[in-house]
Amino acid sequence: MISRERILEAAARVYSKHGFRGATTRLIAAEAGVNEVTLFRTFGSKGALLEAVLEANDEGDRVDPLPAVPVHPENELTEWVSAHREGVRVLRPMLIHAISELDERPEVADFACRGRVEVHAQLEQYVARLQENGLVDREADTFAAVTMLISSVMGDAMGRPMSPDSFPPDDEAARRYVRCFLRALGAAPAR
Amino acid sequence: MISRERILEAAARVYSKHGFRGATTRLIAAEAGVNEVTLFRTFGSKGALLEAVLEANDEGDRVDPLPAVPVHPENELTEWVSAHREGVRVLRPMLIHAISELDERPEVADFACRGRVEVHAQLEQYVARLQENGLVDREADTFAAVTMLISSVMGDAMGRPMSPDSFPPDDEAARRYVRCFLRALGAAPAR
DNA sequence: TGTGTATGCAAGTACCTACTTACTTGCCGT
DNA sequence: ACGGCAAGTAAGTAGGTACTTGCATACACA
Repeated sequence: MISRERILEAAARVYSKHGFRGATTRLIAAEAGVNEVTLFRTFGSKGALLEAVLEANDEGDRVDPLPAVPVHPENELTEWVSAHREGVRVLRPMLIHAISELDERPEVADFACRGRVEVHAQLEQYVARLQENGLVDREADTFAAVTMLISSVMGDAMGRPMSPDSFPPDDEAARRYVRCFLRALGAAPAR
Repeated sequence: MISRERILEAAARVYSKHGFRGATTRLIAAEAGVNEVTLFRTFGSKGALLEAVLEANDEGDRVDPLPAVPVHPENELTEWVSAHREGVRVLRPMLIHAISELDERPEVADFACRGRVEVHAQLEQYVARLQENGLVDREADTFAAVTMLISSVMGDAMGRPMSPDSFPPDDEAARRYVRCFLRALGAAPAR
């Protein structure tokens, strides 16, 4: 039963490179070093295999949540943003193909969306806690700011490989996004 | 020679829906109401046709530039952001497929990147003008802020169809992004 | 009236696709 | 030594793909 794992990993690689249509069963079997027939015996069909792949990679974006009680927002957010950006970065090829195939394979919608809405919710709650502690300007548009920070994280992870000059240097980006974010919130500077 | 246009438009629609592999010459010919052979006689090959499609849609993102001398930044930026978001929105399906096929069809890289870098440059110059006029806080990280606003515009156009709840209402989004952006810059409120 | 030029139509080529069937091989526990 | 089971092998099915060829048709212009 070791074949199952090898096929799943190979299929993930091939799917990430070529998308569903391009990920032929022959390619996957060859990449796994396994006979093509084994693939069908194990998963039944190409569609079922790819569903299994997405499910196996679904939990790949888990990241330490933001602290329940904010102590040093800039540092806490910077670490959290870095981690999520890295998470999106490794899922990027699979995400891109999943999104581009949404029309033809609606069963991947979940995989494509869940990441964003979960992350958005986490950040929103954290900002609410900041707000309770009086660390956020009353006039600030927290929802829009949260949306912008999430879009920045996703946009960085997705767009940097294509046009690196549109982004701050890789090692500074997270902190600089967070600082802009906190300024937009009118957050008091760290103590 | 009217066929050429009809084929180009049909190919754009089919490619937007199904991507390169899914955009079969039969589908395109049928959508154009044209014989499949005409397609090959006119463009030579499927690859050449799709290149022509991307070239034809390359200039689709042109938008009125930001004013040379800023008068009312919030309004000017809001209008500009709205226009660009709309531009990305109509190109979205084609962009997504182009990006997902970058590995296999590197000739689309240009189409996939140009939009972002041009828009980024436009906004950067405008912010520089704001800065010259003393409308921006000296400590502000203008580059990161620009990156974030662009990411927000792209992220909105690309992500809203998938998870609408992660974004402000459609008719408010542009202005709210811009306000956060200006706050991040420490820009003086509009006169 | 004739002549090019764009298009349609029917058929065919060579190849790739997911998936199946029937049979063989090799290993593992008893 | 033997039975069971995962895996390999070879071959085939039915259909789709880009692309070609040969021929018929219709309209445009001279």
